[in-house]
Amino acid sequence: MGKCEQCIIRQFSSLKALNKEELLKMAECKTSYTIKKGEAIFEEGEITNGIYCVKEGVCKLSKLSDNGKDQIVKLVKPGELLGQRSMISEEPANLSAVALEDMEVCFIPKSEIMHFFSENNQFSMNVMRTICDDLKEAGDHMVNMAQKTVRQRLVETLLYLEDTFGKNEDGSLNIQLSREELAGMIGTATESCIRLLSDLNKSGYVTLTGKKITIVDKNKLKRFA
Amino acid sequence: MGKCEQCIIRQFSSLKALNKEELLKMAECKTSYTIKKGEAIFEEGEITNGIYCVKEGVCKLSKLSDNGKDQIVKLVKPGELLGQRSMISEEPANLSAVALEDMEVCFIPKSEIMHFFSENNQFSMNVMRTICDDLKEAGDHMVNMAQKTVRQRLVETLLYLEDTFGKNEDGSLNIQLSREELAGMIGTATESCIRLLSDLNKSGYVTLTGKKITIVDKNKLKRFA
DNA sequence: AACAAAATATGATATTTGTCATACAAATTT
DNA sequence: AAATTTGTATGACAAATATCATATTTTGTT
Repeated sequence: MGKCEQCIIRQFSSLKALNKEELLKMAECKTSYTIKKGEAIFEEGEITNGIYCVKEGVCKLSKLSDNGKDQIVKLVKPGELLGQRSMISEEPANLSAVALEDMEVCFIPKSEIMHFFSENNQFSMNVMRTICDDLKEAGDHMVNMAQKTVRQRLVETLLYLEDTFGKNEDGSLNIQLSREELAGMIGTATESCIRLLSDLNKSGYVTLTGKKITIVDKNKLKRFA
Repeated sequence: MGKCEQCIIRQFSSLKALNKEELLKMAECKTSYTIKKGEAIFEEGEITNGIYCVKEGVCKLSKLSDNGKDQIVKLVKPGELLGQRSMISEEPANLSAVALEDMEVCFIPKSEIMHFFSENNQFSMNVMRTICDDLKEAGDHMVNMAQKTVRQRLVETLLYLEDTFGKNEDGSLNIQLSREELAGMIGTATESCIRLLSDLNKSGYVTLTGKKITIVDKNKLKRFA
């Protein structure tokens, strides 16, 4: 069993407020999981009864819409917590969490977290602040979905992906998303996403090599959006 | 100065967790405001330094998009708190709050709320749960914006408005929204909104009398969406 | 009551986006 | 290596939506 005390990633999440004693207690009741790319950590409607701390790898949080398409609501990276929302609301998960890369996550049972809530005020405030940040993001995202064109959303998403997940040595986006997933992020049909990418390629804003996407000139692309 | 102890509306918000002593303290430092229809409680970018408790009247939370249109993110009704998000994140308001009806609100300074956070765990949990509910709503809303047609969103919004704010004796929607505001809720051009309403009218789903909108058959409309 | 201003309505048209069909490429399996 | 499946790309077309112009109605003001 890994020691939470020595886990670096913890420092980047709300869990950084926990003291030595609390970390020891957490190490005892946590469960570590390895998730392969494509596997789900939890699915929409599932009761999770705890939260996951992402130690390694990125996952998508998505929701299946009535029209059969999977809308990606958020990407979650190492250091972030998963499933806080439904745990606090005492509801089944509203979103599915599926690994985009091989992942390592730790599950911490609800009872433990609730105990921290009542004993450690700083921890509560950290969690609250994280959820507030998510809420702001969600609001902004919503406005973009409602008011911007698919092209604008595509461009902004590409810039976001480079900023957030960085690029490979060849300059291409580090994070591996299929065209379908990219379409699911920007809220459009897969074909439309492919077509617009193709346009951006022809206009010299991006380069497409296989499924790799490279932003040629970030600032030029930013101005375009 | 009104007594918070005797305020009924408080019972419907997170504030219901406060004890007698806390309520007396709050009554001393709160400020009551009357807001006329159309006036702002706060605007995007403003620093609020506290939260508002809505005692009477409904307001819209909206954000100005780059294209110059105002997207309505949420409607807030009596019993709800306003400005919690930015207060907790310690950021300027991300959204503007503008009264759709004459309102009565009470302002509670940040220092007071932060004190409740540290002393009253039930209150903290209530606030956290409210924000979590908002986050779920925002996610669902986002998926709808991204995946549903304008027509579907209009129909669902009309049903939501009737369910949430009720109807007048004549059966029309109680809440008074201009066509522009309704368009701002569903995320479309005002003309498109008017046109689709007109279609719904011609097809017998709704009746339009001046700016009043009446849903003829709720279930029929629901099936249509 | 008369006027001005704002909101609602509708037509014409352009643009955006989705859908279906099909081709091509890449990855995976046999 | 061949075959199958899956993902990417593109064309043709239809549908949805935005935009601009212009009535018409309603509301507020003098």
